[in-house]
Amino acid sequence: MGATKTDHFTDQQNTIATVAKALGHPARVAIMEYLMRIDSCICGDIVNELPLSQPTVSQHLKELKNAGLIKGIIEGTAICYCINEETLAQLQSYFKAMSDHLTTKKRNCC
Amino acid sequence: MGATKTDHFTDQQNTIATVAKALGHPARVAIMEYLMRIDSCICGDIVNELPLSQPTVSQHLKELKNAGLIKGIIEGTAICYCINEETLAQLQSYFKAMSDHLTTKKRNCC
DNA sequence: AAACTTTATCGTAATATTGCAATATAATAA
DNA sequence: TTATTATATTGCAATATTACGATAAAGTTT
Repeated sequence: MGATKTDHFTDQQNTIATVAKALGHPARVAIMEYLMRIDSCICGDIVNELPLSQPTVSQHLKELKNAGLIKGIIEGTAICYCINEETLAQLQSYFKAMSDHLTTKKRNCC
Repeated sequence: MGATKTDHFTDQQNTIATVAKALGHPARVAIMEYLMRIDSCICGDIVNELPLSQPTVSQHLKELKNAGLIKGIIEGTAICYCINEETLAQLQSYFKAMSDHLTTKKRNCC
């Protein structure tokens, strides 16, 4: 096998999994942090920030984009990347709901 | 290749990536949601909850455990699984910090 | 003890991911 | 037009993931 059985799960479960998966690589976490750190979107030097080759970085950017975590707008020769706040907010609220639920309800073991 | 270059990134970046990766599969998201829904840890029927075979579920549980997202305690014949609140709280605060930063700072494009 | 229950591990096949060199594409500059 | 610059795509090798049947391990029950 090797193919994920997405059709057996809910849309939300698949969405969360897709976004989480995109963040499941340190290079992509580093890209997100870099985009957050520079408070401008005029990028184009992401490759220099990472210890990876240009094709590899390009591929990681593509995955973040496919997951909806970043946006990319062509700006002359360069491409202007920035974080998609909506997706991040969605992820944040998902984990907040989970975290809140856990601290509220008192479980009887562990 | 195929091996992730974890040594080039910070510990935090690797940690977040590891936890996110563990949540990067709908079955594992479903497991987390199920553990959250039943407010008890007396589990043992996780396999019946998922459309996957017992060995596959066992493997997914192992990955969640390795990532520190769940805890498992032997309870007679069955095993009692429950969410590791600490890890989830950590993840939640990471995304909250990111989300907060984004809404505070106003970027000049996108 | 033997049978049963529950979960883990092994082995294996199918598929996905990671990484990069080489090359292509596209826009700008000379 | 011909460079130059910036990013994407292709192709490929190495490795990881996903899934499950078969089997093992460990406790419980009869």
